[in-house]
Amino acid sequence: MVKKLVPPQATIRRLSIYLRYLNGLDVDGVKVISSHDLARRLALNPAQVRKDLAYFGEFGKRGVGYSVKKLRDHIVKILGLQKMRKIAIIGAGGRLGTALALYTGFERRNFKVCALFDKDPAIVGNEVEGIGNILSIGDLSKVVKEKGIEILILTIPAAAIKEIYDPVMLSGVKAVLNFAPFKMLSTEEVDVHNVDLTTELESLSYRLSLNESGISPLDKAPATEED
Amino acid sequence: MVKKLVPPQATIRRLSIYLRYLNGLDVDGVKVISSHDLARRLALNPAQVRKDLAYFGEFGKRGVGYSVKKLRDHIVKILGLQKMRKIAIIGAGGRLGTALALYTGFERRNFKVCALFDKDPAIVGNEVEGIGNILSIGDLSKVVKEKGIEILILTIPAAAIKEIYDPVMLSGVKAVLNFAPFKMLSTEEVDVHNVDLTTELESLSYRLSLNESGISPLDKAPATEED
DNA sequence: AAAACTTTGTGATATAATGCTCATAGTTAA
DNA sequence: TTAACTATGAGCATTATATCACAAAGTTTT
Repeated sequence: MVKKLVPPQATIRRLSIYLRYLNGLDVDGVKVISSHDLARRLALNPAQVRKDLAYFGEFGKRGVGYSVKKLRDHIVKILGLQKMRKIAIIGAGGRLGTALALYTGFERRNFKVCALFDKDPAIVGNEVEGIGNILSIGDLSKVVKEKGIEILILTIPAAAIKEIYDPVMLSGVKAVLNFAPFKMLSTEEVDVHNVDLTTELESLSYRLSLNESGISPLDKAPATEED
Repeated sequence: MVKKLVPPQATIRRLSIYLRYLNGLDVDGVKVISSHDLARRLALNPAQVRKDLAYFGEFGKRGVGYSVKKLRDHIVKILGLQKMRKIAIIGAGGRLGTALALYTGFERRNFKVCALFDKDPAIVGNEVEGIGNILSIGDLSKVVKEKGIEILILTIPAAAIKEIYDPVMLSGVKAVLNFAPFKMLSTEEVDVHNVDLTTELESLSYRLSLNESGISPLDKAPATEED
């Protein structure tokens, strides 16, 4: 217990996956799970599961495994999910923005959509059930401060970036989840994470065309699943 | 020019990003770009850009850089985007499904939404403008074959997985883009890629709480910790 | 046409992530 | 209470990915 280096980003993402699976186990009344079972279910290596967890402490019991409830609570703490995170959506008038604004799954994980913004004056002022009126980008900075919003979700079209970029980066928000089709860079102040639907489809396309040319994209054994 | 190993998945994803940026450059009338400029714009290392491209051939000209048009065309070929890919959406009645069904950006990149499915009998038969009626999951396999659909996008709620899994995996489709909040595993026949919105938010949350505890997520300093 | 630049492509090197192995701690059964 | 199991945690090996650094190729300047 001396070193404990910075965990890889991949570890953090897996923790989130573990967490969801543990929640399911808890609902099903499962009390304890081993790294082996967890790994098998998620198509990972058991050693990797243990290593992921060991970055943050010793949560397991030798000869037994991990307590589902305890491990879940630890991961909640590690990911900072015990505290509710307020988010706002920019581009709330668009289809993706609307879908995310009305998605109920976030609250279950302790994220709350507190405000909606759009640059289109035609829809500013429209009420969205359960959240409030769509606000103008001009009020972004003010509202972020007033409401204590920590995360912005961007669902704007590519063309809108020019006028949105500065207001977003200067809004006082700490993190941005960007769905817009351009890469936004993180700065000292704002941690940007880009999710690009087109890129996801295009990687699939690459693998499809590999197959077409007769080369398997999966050079490793396929992930098998039973249960 | 002897070895040419399998390019990492990360390279493929970056190619997609390069492609979009190159399209923008072309529209702006830029003829040539160097790895250095490309890298700077996308916050990457120039050597990485060159290596990414070198996996697939020698596209650059020393002392000059890369021809924007030529490089773009090469990447289109590498990613298999010259051929139109037909996709279908399962869970078309949900908000995310609807948003994706009506999203016009896919066609611009040569993906076409050709069919919509939902398990809810109440909405099966409803017409969606520009695509057609919402179909029953029971017809999935038939329609996939008839229309030559290659990719399925899953936007179903977690609870629906039990009844959707087998029909999807046996539909004859080659790839799945799964937005549902559970991890689906790839098989020999079906290449699954999972995109998990909650995981994205939770990684951001982790980094927010790192900041709160005074440690920068960008630091490389070891984080010693006990419990 | 030679010298001074520029930029690619790649071998060598560094860093990071994953997987293997086993001593150790804990449990269960006799 | 001892022996046979089980599963963690951690050191080490391996693999994968990213970066450095430079020779080779091409361009521009003098």
